[in-house]
Amino acid sequence: MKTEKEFHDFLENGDKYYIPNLTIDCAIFGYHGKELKILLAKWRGLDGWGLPGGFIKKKETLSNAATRILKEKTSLDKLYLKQFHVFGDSEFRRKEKEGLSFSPGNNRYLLPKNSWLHERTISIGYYALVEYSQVNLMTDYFIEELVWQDINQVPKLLFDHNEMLSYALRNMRINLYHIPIGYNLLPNKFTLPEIQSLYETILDKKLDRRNFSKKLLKLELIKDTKEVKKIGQHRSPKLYQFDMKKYNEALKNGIVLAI
Amino acid sequence: MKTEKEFHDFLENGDKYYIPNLTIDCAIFGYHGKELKILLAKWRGLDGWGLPGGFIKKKETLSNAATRILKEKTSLDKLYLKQFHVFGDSEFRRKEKEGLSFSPGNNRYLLPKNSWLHERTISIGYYALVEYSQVNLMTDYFIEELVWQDINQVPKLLFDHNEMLSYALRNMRINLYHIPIGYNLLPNKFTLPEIQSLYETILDKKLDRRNFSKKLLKLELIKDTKEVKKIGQHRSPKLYQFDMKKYNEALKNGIVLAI
DNA sequence: CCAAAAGTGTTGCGGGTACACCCATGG
DNA sequence: CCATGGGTGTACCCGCAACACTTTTGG
Repeated sequence: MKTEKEFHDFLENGDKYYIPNLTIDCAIFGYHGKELKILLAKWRGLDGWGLPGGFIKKKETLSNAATRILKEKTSLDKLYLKQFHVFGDSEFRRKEKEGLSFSPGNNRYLLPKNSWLHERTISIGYYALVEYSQVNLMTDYFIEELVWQDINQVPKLLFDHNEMLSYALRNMRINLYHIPIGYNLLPNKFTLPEIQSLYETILDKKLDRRNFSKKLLKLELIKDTKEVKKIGQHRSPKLYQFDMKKYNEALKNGIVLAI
Repeated sequence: MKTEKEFHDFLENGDKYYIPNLTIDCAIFGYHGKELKILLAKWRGLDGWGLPGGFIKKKETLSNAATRILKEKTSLDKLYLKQFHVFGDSEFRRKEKEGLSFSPGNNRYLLPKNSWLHERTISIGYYALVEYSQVNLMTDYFIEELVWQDINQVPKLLFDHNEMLSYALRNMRINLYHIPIGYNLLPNKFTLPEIQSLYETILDKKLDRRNFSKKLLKLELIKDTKEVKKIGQHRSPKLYQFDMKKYNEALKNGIVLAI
């Protein structure tokens, strides 16, 4: 959605290209500075923050749609994406909208009463894990601004997006014990303290160093690179990286991580 | 969908009452004769079996829609229902359909080329656990026949319904360890051997009697009724029933069942 | 030499698994 | 009294949690 022409075409004829009534919203998690971050989008004209989202093209698979929407916002195509829930029950999702308006540039654009965008939407929630440092945030005609927000400082969001986020987070935390994470959240090479800190941040609890390393290494998902990381006036921790063969097997077959 | 008038109205104007492009399909599990059963529907005119399903009304919540669809087929409203996945990626779900026809009674009805029913549909999968003996199967203008099929003898189904069923089953088996089941699958009063057999059937493996009873009783979800069940020429097993207060708490908060 | 962080091994306890004997019932 | 299934207790073992000392580094 780069030009004003595209934008107006979308408002007027979007229902020819996209499936109406159905959207995808993404809870995009990143990790930085020992904080778990969520990507929030400020919608033009709506004067509020929400999760990034979009419509599904008429002939597109759901996974492609979710990947596309994410790529539009973050420029990433290497990420972990998972469908976690469909939202169609809340007050907001049961009724049609009215008087929606958008403000591309500085022009306020009020949607006509019978616009396809006023119809009720049911939203498929996906969550994504992405590598913070690789993300290149990109706004467009709908999204005025994108920011990474600490998961503990999320404001009141538009629509039912707070509920979505809370579902996403709960789901992600449960999945943590059954699928490997980290490949999409950490730099290529990382230390044990770093990955431990990632788990601690996501789970919001302290873990025992010795037990954590034993358990993680037993899974054999990461391997010693024989390099170390200089961290100044302290002992240099070893650098590890994921064994992609085993990591992908683990993604497929699941793991049991008892931390 | 009881009368022919309703039926034709649905074919022609359904998109005024229902959200197009989006359906709900239900994997309905029942338990009988030590077999896990799945409810299959024979669709008129399509000459094949599939999972029961339906459309969502324009102003209806998803859960209401799923409950309604189930009630139409089974007359039940007391059941466990869980959303497990959205299907929109398979070959079948990416393209529009063509030449759909239905055969209510003995009249073949070929849908017009531009019918709303020819559009691509994305389907939300729900699975349900129901008490076999309470079910009253009800056919209609679309469903010619409904049968309970042993889970191990499911034929090739229409569309992507085999894939759906396999997802539902996997999901249900995983959930087994985290949410209580049985209330919707067993008669009101049941014996320990009966509920053990239920778990064995669903998980498709033998469990140790002594350990099973210890673990289950420790959860305190079931209580002794002080009655016994006569089973003929053998010792009469005790009858238990669910403690609904604790059962509902467990539904909300989850359990850890290590069997 | 010191402060701060990383690396590593051992022990004890609890829970899960494996296992066997007695009891009730009806024929 | 016998065949069949139901009910129950114990011992062992493994795995998790708890825990402390040594090593490295740069200032």
